[in-house]
Amino acid sequence: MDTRRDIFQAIADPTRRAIITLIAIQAMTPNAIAEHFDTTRQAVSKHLRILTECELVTQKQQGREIYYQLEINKMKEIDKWLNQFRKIWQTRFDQLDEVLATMKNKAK
Amino acid sequence: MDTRRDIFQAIADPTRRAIITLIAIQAMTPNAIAEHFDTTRQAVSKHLRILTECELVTQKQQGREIYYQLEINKMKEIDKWLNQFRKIWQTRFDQLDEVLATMKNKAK
DNA sequence: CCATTGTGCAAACATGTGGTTGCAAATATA
DNA sequence: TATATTTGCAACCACATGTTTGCACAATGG
Repeated sequence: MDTRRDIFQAIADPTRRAIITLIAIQAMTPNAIAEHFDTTRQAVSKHLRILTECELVTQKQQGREIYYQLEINKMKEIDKWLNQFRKIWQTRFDQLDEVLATMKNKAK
Repeated sequence: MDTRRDIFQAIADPTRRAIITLIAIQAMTPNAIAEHFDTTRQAVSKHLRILTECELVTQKQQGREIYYQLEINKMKEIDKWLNQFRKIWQTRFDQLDEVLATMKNKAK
């Protein structure tokens, strides 16, 4: 429980990914979020804690309600990690282009 | 162990992410991979099994050696999942642009 | 043929994870 | 003030996870 949180571990759970998608559009309270799932409010609350710990989600108190909001910029970290592979699949695509071009030339 | 594998769960483990990065450049044998980490070959082997189960990695037998290779196309699934959020952070950026434009006009 | 090398698989273990139940604190409402 | 609502936190539980150790099997080399 006291483990240092990590964004990749946070999105590993399908329920948490669903929560992320849900509150991406608009901030929601734990109760409202829990209504969308087949678990208890406390379970959702735990997920929100994990998401908050790795700063994927922020809270906004409004009276006795707490609205949870997706920190969209944090999602870019995943995108950033993907960049190294994006370079590779781009290169492979270029290589394929080259192969196709060579084949075309040979066909002439 | 017989759990249905999921790409998001696969990349949740930091060692597995490191393995992915390592073999992204070129295919490697389990022994060669294990040399890069502070664990046993068997632990790496288990990680490779998980990565194979969710089709992030493929094997290529060569004599008694088995080369593990990253299935780069599978990585695009993460990219695809990110797309929904990319739209949002693009929109927010556009909205910011609009705000800035309005401020500029008012300054005139 | 026999020893070595590269590998996967199974068992055992400590720890992490997601879930539930129960309770306490704070805010809103009568 | 008394009650209801919204929420977080702690304890507990079954199960998943990552690691190690030990073993089996196939391919290579003497």
